[in-house]
Amino acid sequence: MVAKAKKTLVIVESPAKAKKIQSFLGPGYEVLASYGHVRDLPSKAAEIPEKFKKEAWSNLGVNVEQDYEPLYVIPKDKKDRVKQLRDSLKNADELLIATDEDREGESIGWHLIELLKPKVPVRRMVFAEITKDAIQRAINDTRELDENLVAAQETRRVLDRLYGYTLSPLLWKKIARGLSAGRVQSVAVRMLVERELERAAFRSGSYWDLAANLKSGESTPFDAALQTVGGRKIASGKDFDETTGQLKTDANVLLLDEAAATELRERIEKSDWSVAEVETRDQKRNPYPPFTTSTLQQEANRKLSLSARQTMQIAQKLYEEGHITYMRTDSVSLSNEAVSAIRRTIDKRYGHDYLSPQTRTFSGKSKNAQEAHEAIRPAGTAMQTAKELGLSGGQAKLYDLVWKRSVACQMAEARLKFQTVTIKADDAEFRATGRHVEFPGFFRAYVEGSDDPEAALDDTESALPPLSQGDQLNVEELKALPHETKPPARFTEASLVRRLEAEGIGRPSTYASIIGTVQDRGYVEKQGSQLVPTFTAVAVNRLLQQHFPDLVDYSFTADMEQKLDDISNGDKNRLPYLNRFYSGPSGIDQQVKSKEEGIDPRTACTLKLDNLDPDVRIGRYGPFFEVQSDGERVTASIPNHIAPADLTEEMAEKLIREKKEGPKSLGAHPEEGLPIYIKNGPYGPYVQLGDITEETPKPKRSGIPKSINPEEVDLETAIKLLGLPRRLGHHPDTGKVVNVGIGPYGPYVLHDRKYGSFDKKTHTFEYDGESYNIFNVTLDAACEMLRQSKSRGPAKPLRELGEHPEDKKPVGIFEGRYGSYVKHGRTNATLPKDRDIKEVTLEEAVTMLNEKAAKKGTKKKGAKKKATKKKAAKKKSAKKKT
DNA sequence: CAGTGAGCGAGCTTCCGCTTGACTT
Repeated sequence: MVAKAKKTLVIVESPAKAKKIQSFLGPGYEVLASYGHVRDLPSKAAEIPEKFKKEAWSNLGVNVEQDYEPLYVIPKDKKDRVKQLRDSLKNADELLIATDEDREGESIGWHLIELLKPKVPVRRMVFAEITKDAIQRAINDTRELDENLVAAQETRRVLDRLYGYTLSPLLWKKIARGLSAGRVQSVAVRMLVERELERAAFRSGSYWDLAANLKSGESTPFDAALQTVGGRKIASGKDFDETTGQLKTDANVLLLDEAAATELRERIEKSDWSVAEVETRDQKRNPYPPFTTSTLQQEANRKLSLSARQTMQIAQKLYEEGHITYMRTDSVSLSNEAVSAIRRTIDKRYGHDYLSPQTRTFSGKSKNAQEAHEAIRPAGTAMQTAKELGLSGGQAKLYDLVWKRSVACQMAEARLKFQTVTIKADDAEFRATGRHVEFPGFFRAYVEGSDDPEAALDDTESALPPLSQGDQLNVEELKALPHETKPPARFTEASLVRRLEAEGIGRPSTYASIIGTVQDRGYVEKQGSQLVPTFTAVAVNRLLQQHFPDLVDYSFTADMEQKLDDISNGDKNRLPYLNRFYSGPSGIDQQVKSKEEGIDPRTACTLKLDNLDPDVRIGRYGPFFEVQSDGERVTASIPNHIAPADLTEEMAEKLIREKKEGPKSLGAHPEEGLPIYIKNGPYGPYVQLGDITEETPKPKRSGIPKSINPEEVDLETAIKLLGLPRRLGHHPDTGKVVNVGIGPYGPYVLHDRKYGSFDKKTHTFEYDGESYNIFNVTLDAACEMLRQSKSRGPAKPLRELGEHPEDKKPVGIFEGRYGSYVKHGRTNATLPKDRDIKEVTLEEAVTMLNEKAAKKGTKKKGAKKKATKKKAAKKKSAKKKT
C-alpha cells in the first residue's frame, strides 16, 4: 500500500475565493474557507460554558478580574466548519493561513492555529489580488503571524463587548427592556436624533424674489434671478436663522415680502434691460475613484433605490458568480492588470480622446481604511458589459453601475464652461448662470448622484445664448416668487453611510447591518427613503449624552483606532488602555454603577420637545402624551409612525381632547340599534359595534384598511365594514362560497382556501374597465382576482409520493425558493440539487424526513425556534406598518 | 385581532466584525 499523498492545506475566509485559488494551485493543495471568524466571545447566556457560569464576569465573556482574558467559544453554526478543517489538516503536511491581510483577518488566522493546533509547519501568506502569479508569489513569500495585530483585534473586540454589555443593561433598567448601546450604533443614533431635533427646533422663514425670463434678439430665452436692488443684496435662504425663522441679525440684506416684490416687479418691468457684464470661466472635473463598499451602497441607494442590505445581497451574488471583485472593501486601488484592461476598453468603446492621458491612481481618504482588497470592479480583464454577460434584473443594474464607475475612473477629465451674466434693469441687478459641457470626458460613462434630489447633476447642460456687454434684452416674463426656508433633510441610508464612513465609524462588512440594528431596536423607522428616529431613540440618546458624553463622541472610534495602531505597532500594551476604559474611578464599570442611582427612570422616559408643549413619555406600548387636565391625569397614545419633529401642537391637542372625551359614536346601527365607535387599537384604527359588557366581552369589530382615512369613516362606511366578511356568492366553477373581507394583511377575497388580493396600496382591483373595492366588488370580479392570484392556496406538489407509513398523511415533492424539497406535514427536507425528482422513492423521502426531524429535535430546537418566531412576529408588524 | 403607561418577579435581553447558509406564504 502506498501512503496517501499529503497536501498543503490553505485556509481563506470566503468559499468563492477558495474555489478560485484552488483552480490556480492544482491537486497538491487543498483550499478551504473558514467562513469568517471561527471563535468569538459567547453572545448569550446559553453559550457560556457551564464551568464559568458562576463567575461574576461570565456574562461579559471577558475576565475583567484577570487581564481582560477573553472567553472564546465556537459558535454553534461554526462547529461543523471547524471539524471539517480539522479533518483536512490530518491529511496535510503543511498549513498555509491565507486569511485577509487586515486586523480581523490576522486574528482569524491566529484563532485557526489556536483551534487546530497543527503539528505540521504553519506559514502565513498574504496577497492583494487573486491572479495565478500573485498567488504563486504569495506562496513563495510567506511571513510569520503578526501577534501585535492580533492583540489589536482582541482589544477592539473586548472593548466593544465591554461598551455594549455594560451600557445596554442600564438602558433596560431606565428606559425599556431589550434596548442596546454600542460604540457604532449609539453614534449612528446620535446623528439621526440630532438632525431630528434640529428639525423640531426649525422655524421656517419666508422671502420673495423676482425671476425673469429674458431674450436677446432672436436667441433662445434664458432665466435670470434678482440679486440686488439699489446696490443692496436681497435676502435668500442662507440669511435666515434656522431656530427663529427670522433674518439673522448680522445679515445686511433687503428682505422682500409679497407687496415689495410685486411693487418692484411693476416698477422695473418696463424699464431698460441690458447686459452689464459677461464672465466666463473654465472648470475641469476629474472622475471619481472606483467603488468601495460605502460608495457602492450610496450610489445604489441614490440611483437604484436599493437599501444597503439589498445592494450587498446582489453584490454577493455577482461576486460568487465571478462577475465582480470582492464587495466588502475600503480600498480604492486597482490592480495593474485591471487598469490596463479598463484602458483598453475605453480605447475600444469610447475612442482614444476619452482615455485619460496618464494612468490615474487613487488613494483612499477614508479614516481607518485597512485596504485588504481591491476596489470593487468587474472581475478579470474581459470587461464585459452586463448585457454581454447575460445578466438581468437587479444584478444587471448593479453590475452596470460597477462597470461604468470602473471605466470612468480611467477616462479623460470633463471640461465645463460656466457663464455668469449680470443684467441691469433700473436700479435692480439680475444674474443668469449657464453651464456648458465643452468636452464630456468621463461623463460619457458615469456621473455621480446627489443626496439632494433637486440638485443638478454634474453633466447637466444649461448653456446661455451668446451675450455681450450692452446687449438690450426683452422681458418675456417677470414673476414675483415666494420662498420658504426648509429644515435640514433627514438622513437616508446613503447619507448615513457616507457620514459614518467619513467619521471612520463601522466597517464595510457592517454598514448594512448597522442600519438593520438601529431599526430592530426600535430606534429608527424607515419612511420611504428617510431614516426617522423614534422617541425611544431621542430618550436613549439624551441619557447617553448626559451621562456618557465621551462614549458617544463622534471621535471616540477614531481615538480608539489610534490606540489600536499603537498596539499593532508594538508601541503600546493593550492592558493600560482597557484598564482605563473599564476599571478605576473613570472607567465605565464604576461610572455606570455610580450614575445608576441618580437616573430616575421616569425622568429618563419623559421628553420635552421644542415643537410641543405637552410632555411625551416612552411607555411599554410606545410614546404617549401625559398632561394634567382639570386635576386629572390624561394620557393619549401617539399614533405610530409620526416622527418626533412632525408632531404639531394641534395634533397633540386633538389627541388629548379625543382621549378625554372617549371614543365618539358615529350613530346607531340601523338593525342592531347599537352605537358604532371608532377606536384605536394596537393594530391601528378599527370600528366597534356596541359597548363592552358582561354579555358581549368581545363586540363585533372590524379594522379600517390603510386605504381609508379613519377621519373620513362615516356611519355608512362603518356599517359596511362591520358587515365583513361578506358572502359574494358561489364560484361558478366549484359551487363553493366566495367571501370578501379584511385580514391582517389587508382586504382579500377568499374561495376554497385560496386568497385573491386587491392592489396593495389603493385596495382596489381593476377589471373590465371598472375599479372595484371591498364594498362594491362583484362575484365576477372576485373570480378574476382569484384567477390572477399568486397565492397557491393549498400547496400543489410537483409529485405525490404516497402516504407516510406512520400517520398516512401525504408525502410530496414541492418546488421552493431553494430548489425542490420533500414535505410531510410541517417537516421539509431539501433534495440535493442534482437529484432527479422522478427517481425519488417514498422510502427515501421518509428517511430524509426522519433525519431532518431528528436534527431539528436535538440540535436547533430551543434557540432557533424562538428566533424564527421572533422574526416572524417582526415581519408581521413591519408589514402592517407599511 | 383590538387596554394600557404595572405585574408575582424566573431568566433573559445586549456589543462589533468576519463570513455564508437556511429560511420553503
